[in-house]
Amino acid sequence: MRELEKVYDPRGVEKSIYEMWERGGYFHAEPDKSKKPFSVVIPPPNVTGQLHLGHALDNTIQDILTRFKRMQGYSAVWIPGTDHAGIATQIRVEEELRREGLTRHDLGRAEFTKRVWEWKEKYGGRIIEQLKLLGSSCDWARERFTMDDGCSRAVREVFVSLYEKGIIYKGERIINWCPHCVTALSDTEVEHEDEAGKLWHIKYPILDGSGYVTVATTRPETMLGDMAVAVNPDDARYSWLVGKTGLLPLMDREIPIIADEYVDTQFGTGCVKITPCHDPNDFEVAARHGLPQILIMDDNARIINGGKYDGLDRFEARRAIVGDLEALGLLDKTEEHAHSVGKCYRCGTTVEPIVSPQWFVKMAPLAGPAMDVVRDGRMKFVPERFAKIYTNWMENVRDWCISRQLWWGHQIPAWYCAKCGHVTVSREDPDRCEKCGHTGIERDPDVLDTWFSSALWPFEVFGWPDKTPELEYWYPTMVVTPGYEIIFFWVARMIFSGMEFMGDVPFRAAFIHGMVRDDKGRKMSKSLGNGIDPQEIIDRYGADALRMNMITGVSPGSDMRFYPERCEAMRNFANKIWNAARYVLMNLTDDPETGLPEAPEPEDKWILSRLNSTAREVTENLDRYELGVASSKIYDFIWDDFCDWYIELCKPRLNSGDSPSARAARRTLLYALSEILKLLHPFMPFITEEIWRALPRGEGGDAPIMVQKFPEFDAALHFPREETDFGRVMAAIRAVRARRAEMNVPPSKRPHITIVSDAPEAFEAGSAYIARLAGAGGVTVSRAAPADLEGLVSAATDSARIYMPLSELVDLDAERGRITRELEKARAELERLEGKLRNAEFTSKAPQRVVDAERARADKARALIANLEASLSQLPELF
RNA sequence: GGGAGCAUAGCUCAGCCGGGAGAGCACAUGCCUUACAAGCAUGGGGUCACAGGUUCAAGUCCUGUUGUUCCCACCA
Repeated sequence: MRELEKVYDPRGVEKSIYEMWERGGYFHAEPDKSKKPFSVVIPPPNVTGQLHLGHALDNTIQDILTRFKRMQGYSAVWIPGTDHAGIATQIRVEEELRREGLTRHDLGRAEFTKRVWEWKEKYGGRIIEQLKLLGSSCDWARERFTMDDGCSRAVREVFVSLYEKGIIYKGERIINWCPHCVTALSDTEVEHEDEAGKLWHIKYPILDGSGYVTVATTRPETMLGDMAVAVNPDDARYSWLVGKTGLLPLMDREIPIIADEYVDTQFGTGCVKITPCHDPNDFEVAARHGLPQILIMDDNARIINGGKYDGLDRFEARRAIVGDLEALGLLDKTEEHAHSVGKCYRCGTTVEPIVSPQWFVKMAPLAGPAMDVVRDGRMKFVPERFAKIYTNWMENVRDWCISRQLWWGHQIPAWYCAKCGHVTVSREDPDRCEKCGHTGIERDPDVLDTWFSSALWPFEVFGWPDKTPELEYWYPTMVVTPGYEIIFFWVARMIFSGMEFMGDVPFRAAFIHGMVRDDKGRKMSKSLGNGIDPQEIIDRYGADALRMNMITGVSPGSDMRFYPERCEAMRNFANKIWNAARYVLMNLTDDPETGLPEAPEPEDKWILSRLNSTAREVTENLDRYELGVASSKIYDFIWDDFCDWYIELCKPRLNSGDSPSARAARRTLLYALSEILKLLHPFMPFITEEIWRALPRGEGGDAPIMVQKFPEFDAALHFPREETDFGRVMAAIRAVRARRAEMNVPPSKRPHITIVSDAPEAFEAGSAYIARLAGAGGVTVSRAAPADLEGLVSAATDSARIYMPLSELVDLDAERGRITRELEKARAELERLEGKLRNAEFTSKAPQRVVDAERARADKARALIANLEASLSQLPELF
């Protein structure tokens, strides 16, 4: 047992506790057939990442669940790790090179990737260290990296296997191209933003001189690659045009005028320019009509094959072309037009649809099983509504473009034969073409989408493709906890990968959380400069306060605003518990008794019973992923029931020396405190551990609180009678306090209180602390009202009338008014209840439990009315 | 063009399976009561967006309206 400081200071404490946990190996778990398995895999943060509040939320949730299950006796493992984050990391290192006046091409691929690895070794552990500040109980011995040897082997196996099944293929298709990152992107990596753009109406002359065909476009520069003009076959306005030839201005290229269903007669002019290489729809139309393709932009979105415009940036070309068309009188008109523009999710550059040879994952065969498991409940989304979002996406998903023109990542295991052109895709690096045996083969330079390896995370971290004990024991994982913004990037892809390679879901539940916004509801971002560093919050308020703040009063799946001040409330809560513990400790004897009290007083039973039901409710809430509800219940129980009521009730008893009552109080205090700490531990691990260390050793021995048994409901500790009685006592105390406050009775004035009740036992049992908590000089409990009422002031509850000699402070009319108002309120309440109870439909149809509750409530109201009426009729006698 | 969320006290938000409107902060009043002023006690403050419907009973379920936020989408 140690003395505790008066104010809890999380600094210092948190570090040493975390070290103690790590040193003791308490985070580590092994497959253990004698226990139930619990597993969760971290959404791997980018190695380039800095901890932000989104991580804080995410990891707090995982830590709460893991600690909860660990305390319940599961073999609970939380697998940590980081993601190699292809584009983000490569950009970071390239920036570093630029400062040295170099580009990655100066270094060459091998040297460059070596540089990135060095960078990763140096800075990649930063976010891991930050996760520890939060208290994350990850099994660090099992930490993984999406490009470590094991993950690389898993990625290779998956790629080759899907290639062999024909699910992975290479094709020349329209993809999203980021000219800044100089790579292809998948559909999920493109963010659409509405922009105020323009719709240019351009006249294309008809070759035979019969006039013009006017097309409308938002991207006039793409006309350089036009191969046709299309109209709808049912559009009578233009049927005369079909089959004619147009002359593409500026390029003087003859292009056919074709008919295709794709064209919407309502939009623009009803004539569409067809640019096969730079628009997904046009690409399809061109394919249907066998049109040739001309690529008019290079990797940097500069014009090629565009005559005099060659070398111009696409937006420079747009200006030039519009100007030239205008000069030629071919610009019919320009309209304002709001439309959505695709942006690269990494750099924000407008992406360009471009025809390019890339690798794809065929989604049709994978999507089916991935939707089934959600439909049939093998896997559930929490909150459920995300299932709809997921299914909707999965139903419409297009093939996944997985190749990236980067150097940092898993290089695609495909080799091209210089002689026969055959593609060798292999688990082992080949030295010759598998078809013709030619040794002149060259590896595909591209790497895989970062999300390709994260998709395998829930099984690759357990050693797949090997059949390891870990994989067998912990797969499927219990839950995964991402924000909704990565449902498509990550969750969806884990599900179809898990189904394809493990034949089972990767997790039983996807517990989706919302985004952490600033106090004005804005996204936190570097450009706005409104980001809040969790480390600062931890430093100022403590990790426990931050954790509590992240989950209390937040509904699952919805965004939250972050107010640093709110952490203050949670820091205050930490201090509250700290001081409660301090009080309990300072009242213990040198050789404290532990365990349940042998001869509990009614109030001991009351707090034990309340504790008991709180434990049950909290467990239920946690099992349903209602973390915010669970933490509120613990908060309320600790602050209101334990601190404001129970500790206060104990004070007079503890002052009574070594009486049996004092001994029972000490035991109950210590027992309840221990159980409270265990309940709270998953939420506030540091302070609970720190207090635990100061408590006398009980059954738990010297083990830290994090491996103690989580409290369970115990029928032997359920005391409804005591809960009722104490409800009455508390009501009486509150009534007296309210009267005193109302009349401004100074605390020094301690009037004698007379309590009149039909059930005096409860009040008699606790008259000492009623006196203390209500500020009474003495307490008399009786079944009958005092004989001489003169000079007394009254207060009423539903179980008692209370009299105090304070009449000099009150005026008669005001008193009459007050009682009358209370009476009216009570009568209205009774009337409502009686009406309800008279209603045969209610009494016959409502559940018995509800009817009984309403009857009890009516009885209470009647009793209160009787007490108030008595007070009112006694008024003349009182004064 | 589809889809989803949200609308509850001055502010920020809880409210699970329908059954007496809650918290934190802010505000007012009184208290340094030997655990805690980062505290204690007491109090004021709400047409639960609007309109219908289901039900014995609706903040809660259904429909519609309005406002708002977001997601998805290849109409140039």
